Amino acid sequence: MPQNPKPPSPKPPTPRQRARARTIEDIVRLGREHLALHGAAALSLRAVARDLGVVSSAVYRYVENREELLTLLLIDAYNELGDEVDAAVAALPGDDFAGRFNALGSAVRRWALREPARYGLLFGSPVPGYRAPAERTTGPGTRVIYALMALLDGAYRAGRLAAPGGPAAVATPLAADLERIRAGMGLAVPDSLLARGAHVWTSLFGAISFEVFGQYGGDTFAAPDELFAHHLAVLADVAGLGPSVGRPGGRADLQPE
Amino acid sequence: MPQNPKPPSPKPPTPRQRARARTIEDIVRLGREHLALHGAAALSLRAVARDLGVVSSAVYRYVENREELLTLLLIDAYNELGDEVDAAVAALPGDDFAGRFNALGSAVRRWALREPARYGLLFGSPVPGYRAPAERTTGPGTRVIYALMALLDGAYRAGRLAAPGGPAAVATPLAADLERIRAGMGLAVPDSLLARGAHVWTSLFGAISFEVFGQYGGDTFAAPDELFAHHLAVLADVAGLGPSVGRPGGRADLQPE
DNA sequence: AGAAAGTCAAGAGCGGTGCTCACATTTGTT
DNA sequence: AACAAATGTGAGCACCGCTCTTGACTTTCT
Repeated sequence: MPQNPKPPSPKPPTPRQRARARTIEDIVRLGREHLALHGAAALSLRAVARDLGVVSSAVYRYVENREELLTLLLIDAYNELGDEVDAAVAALPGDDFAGRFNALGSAVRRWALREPARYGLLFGSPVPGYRAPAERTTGPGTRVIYALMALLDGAYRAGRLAAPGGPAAVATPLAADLERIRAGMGLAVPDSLLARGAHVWTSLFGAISFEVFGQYGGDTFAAPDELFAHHLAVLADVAGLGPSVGRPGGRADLQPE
Repeated sequence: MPQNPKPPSPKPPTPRQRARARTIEDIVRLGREHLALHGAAALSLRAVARDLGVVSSAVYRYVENREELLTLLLIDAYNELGDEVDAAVAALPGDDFAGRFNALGSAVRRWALREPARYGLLFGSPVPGYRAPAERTTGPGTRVIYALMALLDGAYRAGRLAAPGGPAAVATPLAADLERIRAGMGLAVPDSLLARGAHVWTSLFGAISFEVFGQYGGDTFAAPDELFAHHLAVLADVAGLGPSVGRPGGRADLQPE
């Protein structure tokens, strides 16, 4: 495949390279539109080629195959979500941990409701024959959980994370996993709070997936905003950022060791 | 479409009707195998016809179209999941509410891990062009949440459900939704606990979806069983069935009004 | 018994898909 | 101007969902 001209090219891009990059951008843009309109499984290279004003086989000069385009769209969506989450979190003061947690969850939900098909590509059932290449997608794909964990870790370091009220013990094989994650992400939170973070993470996406995928059942909830706000409030409490933290009579703060 | 012979047919089925029913059963069975092997989006009527030893157009005598087969498989999967959940819950004494909650969650997870593609059809991203007919799928589709709510309601009526520790207030428009649900399901639990139930419901499926869909990222968790056990323990606590209920020094039980 | 009605499998065909390949054309560089 | 790389073309293969006509068979009614 001669599409990759030179691996290390310090020189300025030739016009041809510029045109090629533009075409690939156009393909991704058109693919994103098709994806948003008709879903991942209905994404068709032929349709993209038609919109591009080119014969179907021509797009294979720029994109290896359908899977490759899916991968590009996957990375694109992960990064857009990550950007919006980061922006929403950064819009609040660094010591407003509960506010930032709310902003994070609300940003994910907002993006998911705005881009349901792309959200489905990221967090829904996997596309049948498709396996995401880990070396290209784990980076963008871990931005949200990374932001969440950094948030909880910051609260912990600031002594603003409450000790879990419920089950705190963590099984030994799980503790090994958590230790690996803690080391990989450079965190300081103890096992119980780290496990709480993982729980909050999956619960958040569970609530959003139910809403985006219509799993609640049509018209059972006329007030989805309030329902999600409730979810977030419960999760903040589970994470240790709840309303009782720092309030008189609330749970005792947990001091970093 | 003359395939439905007579709406009210008190007579014994003719041989023809029996053969027809058998063929439809075979189609559903083959479809279930294809679905489990290759996923919902890759389900092909032509492939089913091949396995049935018949030309592709012949299956349209028995199944309206691809969507119809998907609907049959959807109902089939919902019922299999519902059966297994009911059996797992019923295997424990009626007053072991925490045990039954654990059994419910574990049964869902077990089925999901055994049948990932069918789980994806039920709880994953919706199939692009497909819209499930509510009048045929809501019944089987609500069995699990119904079992969960009945479980929590039973615990509440028995005075074994703890008051929520965190945010208890429920926004007014959400309260209207909850009242409708409570009436529709014949429950007695107050708003705060009902909202907790909904939260637990979505969180449970969030954790399972992450595991089934490989959203955790390949090899981050070597001990998925322990991780899920932790999820369940947290959820039991959130629901009010936690370890502190009924124990000395634990949270006060909430008495039904 | 024979005709009418109902049922069913087969095959051709339409438009769509992913993807490959030989060929023609354009383009940048020497 | 000449060359080679990059790009676009169109035909073609195998697959898909779905429709329609045709012929054969079975059941039912007269």
